[in-house]
Amino acid sequence: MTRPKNAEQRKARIKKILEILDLTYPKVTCALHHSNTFELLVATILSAQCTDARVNMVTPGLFKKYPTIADFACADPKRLAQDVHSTGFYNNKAKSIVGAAKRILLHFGGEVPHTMEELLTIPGAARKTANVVLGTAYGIASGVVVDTHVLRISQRLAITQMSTPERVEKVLIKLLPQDRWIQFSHQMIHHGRTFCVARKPKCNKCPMDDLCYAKDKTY
DNA sequence: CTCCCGATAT
DNA sequence: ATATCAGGAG
Repeated sequence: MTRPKNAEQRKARIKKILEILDLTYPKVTCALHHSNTFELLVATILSAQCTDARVNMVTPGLFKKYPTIADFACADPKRLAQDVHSTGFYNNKAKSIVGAAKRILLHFGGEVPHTMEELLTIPGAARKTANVVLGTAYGIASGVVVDTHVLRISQRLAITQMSTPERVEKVLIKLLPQDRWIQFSHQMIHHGRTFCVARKPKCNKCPMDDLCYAKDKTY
């Protein structure tokens, strides 16, 4: 498998990748359990450097204990930290969640904002989290979610060799039609959790093995 | 750049 | 023992 050299080859490659993703994962969506937009924001903040499976073990009890945004805003960060302890980075995450709840109540009328610019002012939310919330909750394609999975798979598939999430997102935004940004993100993340895992990728079962530059390589 | 950090697979 | 997990802030 040779690396794509020009824009034309990249686009042709992306087209095939999209076809396979749609055939393999026709109906994937956000795997983080939530029943409203604020819960999605909390779950996404908790998902930093943590598996979605672990987040989904914590959130049911958490949302029962803190049913409203006001409950999170009034929470004692120390106590909240204990409630989210198993997701790691618990002090930072608890502080972010309390700060996010306060800011949404005070500055956004109790509603999670609908724009990237506004979401970026919320503690614990940067581009990745904002893209998840806007795309999943509001159906707004503000960008492509570039997490550790999307970054890794983009490199393995030789979509780009860029090493930072920001640069990879710029490349993907240029290559993908906007109406596919959200679905592509969820499909890639699902693929990264199931086949194209970091350590021992299941290349022999991968639906995109013919397109992969990194097939049977471990790096 | 460093720090935050527990749970899990290898 | 070590790498990795739906990152973000200082």
